[in-house]
Amino acid sequence: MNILEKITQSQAVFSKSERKVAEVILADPQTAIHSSIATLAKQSNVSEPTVNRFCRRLDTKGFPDFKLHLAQSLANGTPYVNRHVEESDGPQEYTKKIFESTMASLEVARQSLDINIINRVVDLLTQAQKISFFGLGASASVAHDALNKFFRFNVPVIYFDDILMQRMSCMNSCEEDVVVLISHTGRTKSLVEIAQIARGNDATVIGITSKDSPLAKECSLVISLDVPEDTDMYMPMASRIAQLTLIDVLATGFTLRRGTKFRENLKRVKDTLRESRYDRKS
Amino acid sequence: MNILEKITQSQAVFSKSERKVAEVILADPQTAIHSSIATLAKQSNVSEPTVNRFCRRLDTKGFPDFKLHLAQSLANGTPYVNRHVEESDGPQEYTKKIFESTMASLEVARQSLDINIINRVVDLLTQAQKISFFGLGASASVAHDALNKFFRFNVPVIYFDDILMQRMSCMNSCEEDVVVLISHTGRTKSLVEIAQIARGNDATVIGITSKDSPLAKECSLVISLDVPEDTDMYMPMASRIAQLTLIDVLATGFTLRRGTKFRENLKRVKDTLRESRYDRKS
DNA sequence: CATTAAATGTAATAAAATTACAAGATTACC
DNA sequence: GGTAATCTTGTAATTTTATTACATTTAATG
Repeated sequence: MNILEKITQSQAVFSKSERKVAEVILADPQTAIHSSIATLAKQSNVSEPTVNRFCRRLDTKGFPDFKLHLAQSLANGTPYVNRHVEESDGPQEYTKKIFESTMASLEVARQSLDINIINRVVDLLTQAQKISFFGLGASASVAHDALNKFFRFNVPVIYFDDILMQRMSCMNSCEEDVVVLISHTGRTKSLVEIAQIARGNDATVIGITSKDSPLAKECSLVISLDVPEDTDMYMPMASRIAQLTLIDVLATGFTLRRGTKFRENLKRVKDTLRESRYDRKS
Repeated sequence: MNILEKITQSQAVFSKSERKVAEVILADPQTAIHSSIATLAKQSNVSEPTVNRFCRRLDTKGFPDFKLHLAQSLANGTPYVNRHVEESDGPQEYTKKIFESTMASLEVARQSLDINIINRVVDLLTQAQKISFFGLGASASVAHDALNKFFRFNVPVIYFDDILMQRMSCMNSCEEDVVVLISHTGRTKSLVEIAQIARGNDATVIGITSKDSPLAKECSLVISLDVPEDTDMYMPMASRIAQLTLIDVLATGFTLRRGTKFRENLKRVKDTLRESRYDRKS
């Protein structure tokens, strides 16, 4: 438990002098961790052993140990928290907040992932004869990105952001095909229909969407990503980043499964790109 | 900065004995923070002053101060460190690693951002008559995403992933237009050419790319994103996520600048989408 | 008001960290 | 290849810091 909170809550069990110590520490914990027991005793108008006893009462081994705990509490002070952008925020603030809540969301998303399902999806992808990535709106760019990744693997991979093309593509799918459908809400009508069409053709349908959604119900396998709602602005933010990171995970699993030789192939793809670039030195 | 990472990165400046100390500490930092300087010296087969010198080399005031820093680093749980995926990693490991290094990269990227430039870019975007987002390869999906965001703002916004369309579009640009070019390396030839064309037509060219790259040199304004190299796999991963988060920042800045009334408009856009979705309850 | 227990402080002691200095290793230069 | 200069490391002394043991004070209860 955070020792700062513990100090606050332990006021009752403290003696008079100990309370004085607590007061001084709570007033400026940052300074406290850099003080010696003597300094702190003087500031609290208390003897050194009293400070030591104060530390022991908090179940620490002594003063140095107490400082360690305190330091850790202070460090825990600013973990990545999902803080919302406010009307009055300047660029400094909103930039910080957006980056931090993105990181916080990634952390939440990571913990919500089911590793077994990921493993099975990787399995299915490696065995697929053809892989399709479909999404609409904000999820379209995620599908687009997935195309980019899997295209490098030299597997037949398809991406459309046009509903009709998506439908037609699914109508032509077969048992060996894998269709990956991306939707944060899982309530986009046309995507749900596409899932039905693909399944009707015996294709494996994988959903990257939220649990228990209409889309999830139509899929063979669902990777559910719990991401804190993007309530700030009226547009998807963190959910998209989590989806992309998941794509990275799948792509990585894919290459690992395929083995070393396959990765050399990847390097060749990258080298080919070099011709379209300016040299590093220039 | 996280002192654990600092130890890792400082290997070069350490002396032989100091490296021994580093090794022992990195092997089990949790134990280290509870050890005295004597214990640690013995474990490292080194004298006590050497341990002390080790601490000072890391810019701490001495051993106790060093322990404080170490404790703080450890307090952040397992801080997000850029760890590489290994051949032998199972799904559990590589998933964790990818998420964590993505978060670590975001942290690094955030710190490398120049807030003033962001502010100016937001300025330019709000004043633009037409905004274009262009990128190729992995950055194409980032541009695609930007389209998605800015499209909701009811501003003329353009996106192409076709080189020729990009060129033509730039040829028709004028002074009031803003062209945003996205490229991690900044060495993609055709993008550099596009920058030149747009500038030739007096458009404002904003680069989201790496510092001092050929592309950066052709831009009116550059948002440089320092992201640790994506060395793991031969494909862009973290750089892309950082770019997307930056897009979020710009979009947020944009809406904040436009004020409350504008945001109501955004809500209407979102509401319109509802018709294409299944109800929450169903 | 006396007795006891708890709280606090003083002074001694022990532990830990730092400093000063010297010996040894390494590097650079002739 | 040898020598001076510099850097590295260790030993021992010193200082700082924390803890313990014990004495004194304070408060509480019958």
